[in-house]
Amino acid sequence: MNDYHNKIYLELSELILGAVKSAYPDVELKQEDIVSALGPAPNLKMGHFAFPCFPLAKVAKMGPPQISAKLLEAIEKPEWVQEVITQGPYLNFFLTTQAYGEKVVSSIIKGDFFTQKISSDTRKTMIEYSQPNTHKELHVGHMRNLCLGNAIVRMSQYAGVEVIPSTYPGDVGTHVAKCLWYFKYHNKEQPPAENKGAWLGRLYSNANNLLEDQKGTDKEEENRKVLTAILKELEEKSGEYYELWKETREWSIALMKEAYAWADVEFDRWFWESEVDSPSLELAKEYHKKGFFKEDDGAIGIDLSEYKLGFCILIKRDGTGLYATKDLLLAKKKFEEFKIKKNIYVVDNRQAHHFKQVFKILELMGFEESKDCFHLQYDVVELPDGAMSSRSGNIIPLMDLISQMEETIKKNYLNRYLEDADSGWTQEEVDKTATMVANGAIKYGMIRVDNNRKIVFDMDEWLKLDGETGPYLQYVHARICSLSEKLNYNKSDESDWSLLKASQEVALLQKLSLFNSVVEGGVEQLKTIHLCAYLYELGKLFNSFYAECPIGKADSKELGKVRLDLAVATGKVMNKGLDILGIPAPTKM
RNA sequence: GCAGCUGUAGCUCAGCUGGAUAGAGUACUUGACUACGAAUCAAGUGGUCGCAGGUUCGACUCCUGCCAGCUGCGCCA
Repeated sequence: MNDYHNKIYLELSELILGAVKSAYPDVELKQEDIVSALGPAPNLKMGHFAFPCFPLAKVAKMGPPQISAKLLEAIEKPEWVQEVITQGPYLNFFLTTQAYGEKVVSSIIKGDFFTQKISSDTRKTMIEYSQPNTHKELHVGHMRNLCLGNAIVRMSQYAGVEVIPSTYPGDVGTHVAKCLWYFKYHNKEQPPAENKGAWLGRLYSNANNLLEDQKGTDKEEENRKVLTAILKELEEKSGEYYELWKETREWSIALMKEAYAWADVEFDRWFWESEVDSPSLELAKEYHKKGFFKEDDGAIGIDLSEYKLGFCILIKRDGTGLYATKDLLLAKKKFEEFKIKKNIYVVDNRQAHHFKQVFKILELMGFEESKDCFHLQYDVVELPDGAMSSRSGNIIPLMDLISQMEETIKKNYLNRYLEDADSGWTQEEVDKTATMVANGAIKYGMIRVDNNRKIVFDMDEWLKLDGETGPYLQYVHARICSLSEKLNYNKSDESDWSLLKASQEVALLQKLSLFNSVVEGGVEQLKTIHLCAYLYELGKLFNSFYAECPIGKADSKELGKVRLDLAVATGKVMNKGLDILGIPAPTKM
């Protein structure tokens, strides 16, 4: 408990614990419970932090307002607490700005604020995210998974969790055969010199449309035969189509790597579907021999109806495996290859049933790790006119969104710096900054809404960059960077924090103190929205402070100095917060 | 039919394990740049929290039943 990441909560809980012990000697209350009950008061007039007395009511056999009054009498107020009051059932604390300065701001500026251990559960965890298919095009729908997974990985790492990020691209299956079929028999274009992956993805879409058109005609039977032949060659790993697969697969992988570079993500392990395909079938056969599975209507699988999960097929009538078959082997591989204790899958919510089945089968197969497997689900991204589908081609390619956003940012904001010779901006800087801002806008947009809420993607809306957006946060960061540069900030040991008195200053101090607590909650719940909201509120408080409290032209030099400290600390928290959400923080924009 | 998710201001969304007067953004109406960066700030208008019951000192939050939308549910991935 002594190394708890929120020093203010830690010390307040000690105070309260002391008061409880003296007022109610018979009541047993743990310090951890006090810490988790503590929270910010609704507004700063009512208090900075509040302790609700409801949980004590039952054991103390008194009404919560009486309890808070009695605790107030018993509490020994130290110097760093300005005032303690009761508000009905709540015990509210006001802190001195001196206390915030010493316990929070200087710790942020020194940096040890960010090296606290935050998560209580730091066991080795694999987080699998991004499962794109080769031979299909990447679009904005894939970005939700990528941005969410990346943010969860970074947040967890910051919190002290040992994380192994992994990805699982689908490089085999009928979609590949369809794409190659079209490539061989119907495509008349030469593959472009660049962006072959996106071009290949469009072929897949064409293939689907053509196959759809030829359904019911005499071509249908012929097409099916060819597709089967292609799949067979791929399975046997030889022949013309296998060679074509090897070549075109690389084009798609190049596209994936481009997207990953853009998102600034790295994976410790790439699991390929082609790598688990045939071993997974062997695994299923092995367990079938043991009598673990049963045959039904020619297929082999397992009856999970006693768990209300239906029947899960693992070997089809034609002897091949399915998605679930592969996921069983993949999980086994993860457990054995990496000795992981927790296993998180970031996959959209349409797979919820699938993962319930897979986890249950793993449990029945005797893998204890199954209880620490978790499907982190999220709802999909749709277009205003319906679901995105790379099958039909109704998509917005990732690169289109990026380039449109960068253009808009340059046109509306950055290009004006080029016209002003005094600004010192170069074209190269403008381009680089536009990339960072567009990146921030897209990522923040993808992770600011709750996981299980659908996102309807409207390009025009996304191009508007007012209000609660990534660029708002980046702007705060950039503002602080230029402020500290212009005022020649250098950290000093002596600061008279008590000079900070304005409500905007107190609000900012209080908010800063809560950063690690917010991250803790996010990692526990595997959600990004709270940190997003926190950073936005922090930004708003800073901008308000900035507008109301002069720094360079403060009433006294001393006041200006502590205000600059406060600004710099805010910049550091913003920088770290953006970093663990995977959002770049430009120093000017 | 069964299961899961969603329903809060005109629109997009918060509201943490039930707790202090339902909050933001956007849109709309005002005001603030010869200024440490206006991608900003300050203020205002706007809500029977899908409906109906129940549990509780207290329900947007928990339970039950409806209504609406979305997504799954044996040989796709």
